[in-house]
Order: sequence, then structure tokens, then C-alpha cells
Amino acid sequence: MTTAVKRACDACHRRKVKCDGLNPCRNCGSAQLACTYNAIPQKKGPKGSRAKVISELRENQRQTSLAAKIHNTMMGGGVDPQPMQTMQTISIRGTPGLLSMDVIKSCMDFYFDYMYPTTPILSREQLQQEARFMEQKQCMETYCLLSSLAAYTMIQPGGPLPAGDPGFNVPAICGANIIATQILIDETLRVRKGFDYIGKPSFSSLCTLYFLFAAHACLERNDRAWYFLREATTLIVTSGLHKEEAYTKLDSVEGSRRRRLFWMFFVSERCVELIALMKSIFSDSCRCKLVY
DNA sequence: TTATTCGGAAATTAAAAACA
DNA sequence: GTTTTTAATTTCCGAATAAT
Repeated sequence: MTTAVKRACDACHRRKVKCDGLNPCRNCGSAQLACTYNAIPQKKGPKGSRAKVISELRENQRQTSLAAKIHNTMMGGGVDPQPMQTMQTISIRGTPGLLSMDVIKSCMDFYFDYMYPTTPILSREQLQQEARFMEQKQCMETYCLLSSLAAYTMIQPGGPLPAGDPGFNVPAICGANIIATQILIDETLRVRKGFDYIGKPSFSSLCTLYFLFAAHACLERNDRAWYFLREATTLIVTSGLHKEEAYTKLDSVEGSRRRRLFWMFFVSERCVELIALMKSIFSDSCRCKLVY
């Protein structure tokens, strides 16, 4: 067995061939190459805190197990039902894999108690009625609205995280609200695949989009937030909510609620564009500093 | 047939953690 | 302080491919 040389020349290193370590080395001599040893070797060994990979793996496994437990706590202990089959054939209450009514109710209460002043787009009475109707008729649009609302409320400070089993106190777990929000976003998108929300978008579907946008923004997933905002803007135009006559047929309370949603989307979009513009100006000024 | 390339296994090295 | 563990880096084997 041959022993490795202390250092291979630049060409042998690049060619991944055995170097004899002389100058010029045998390979460079036969290939008529200039034999150099100019490359600066990197420092070997771990950088920073050790066991980074193993700790990352542990953290990933912890997150996966935590997500499964939180999923079970919120969804009645089930996993991965099919979107159409589940919603059309069985009731919401106590159905494994679907968001439990207890979670929905606590999220609705949290929204109307603490968040309504900044997001005044839903009516408490109407939503409670729709939630009851959803239980009887399995309305997927309402389910999506409520699960996206739950996603948005869970990520708020002091959000209504479910208590969990004895010995598994969900609200006390660091990052549980982030995991819960992601589960609820996934749940909304999963069920949303089961119906056509593009052809003639309902007010519920537009509210769902707003909560999806807001939940992603709270998670600092700005690209996704921007995606749902743009999707909502497109659906608002196709459903004519940017025209005043869209509101004249409605009663004043309902009309003003829908106008608020329109303006919230409008303002959010302007804000996002303004932030993007400021970022580009900031990066340009940095470039100027470098040039001068 | 010979030369060359390059994926990846094995060896080397160094820093962090564990131990006495 | 020494030893062990872990991770980053380097060397170069050997299979695949290209050139002659």
C-alpha cells in the first residue's frame, strides 16, 4: 500500500491523481505542465460548535415528532385523509385528520376578541352560523376559511394553542405556534384542492387567501405571502370587487365588510411593493458606495 | 491502447467535548 | 491535562469516458 504524500501539487490535486510531492512531480513532468504548489490549504477540522450535523438531525427528528403530536392534538388524532373523500362523506366533529371543532371555536374567539379591530372582515354571528352549517353539510370553503383563520391566530403572541394531553403541554413548547401554523396552512391548501375556488371566487375564498397571506407573512415566508397576495388580487379583479357596483346590491354591513377586505388587500399590496422598492434603492446605494 | 476525468472512499487533521 | 469524538479537508483509487 502506498502512503499519501504530505501535499499534492496544484495540477495533481486538480486532476485527482497521485503526486510524488517533488518539484516538478512525475505527473507534471510527463504532461509537460508547470508544477506549482501555490494553493493555500484550508484549515481542517470542525468549525464552531461541534456536532453540528448530529444536532441538526436531532433537531429535525424533534421537530418531526413534535409536528406529529401537535397535528394529533389539533386534528383529532388522525393522519392524511384524502381531501374529497373525507369532506364529502363524514362529519367534521371528531373526524380523525380534520381540524377539531374545539380548536376552530377557540381560534374564532381569539380572532373576535383580539384581532378583529385590525382585520375587521368577518362577522361573529355569520361565521358561527357557517361553522354549524359546515358540520351538517361539510362545506369545504368554510372549512378552508376556518383553518386559515386558525393558522393566522395560532402564530399571534398568546395565540390559542390547544392544551394537548397531560404531560404534553403544547403552549409551553418553544416553536409550537410555528409548527401549528404550518400544519394549518397545509391543511387549508390540502382541502382547497377539493373544490373550484377560481371560477367564481366566494367571499370566504378571498378571506382564506388573506389569512394565508397574513400567516405566511407572520412566518416571514415573504415569497409565499406575496404569492397568495397576488393570487387574491387576481381573484378580486375577476370577481369585480374593484368596482363600486359590486357592493351596491349588498346590505350596508355586508358591503362595508367586503370593502374592508378589498382595501386591506390593496394596502397590503402597496406596502409589499414599497418594501421591495426600498430594498432595491438600499442595495443600489450600497453599490454606489462601493464604486466611489 | 493510452490518456484523462472525476465520484467518492479512505486518510489526515484539528477543534470541541468528555474524561480523569 | 489527556483522550475521545466529530467534522472539515485532502489525497488518490479505480471506473468511466475520450482520444489516438
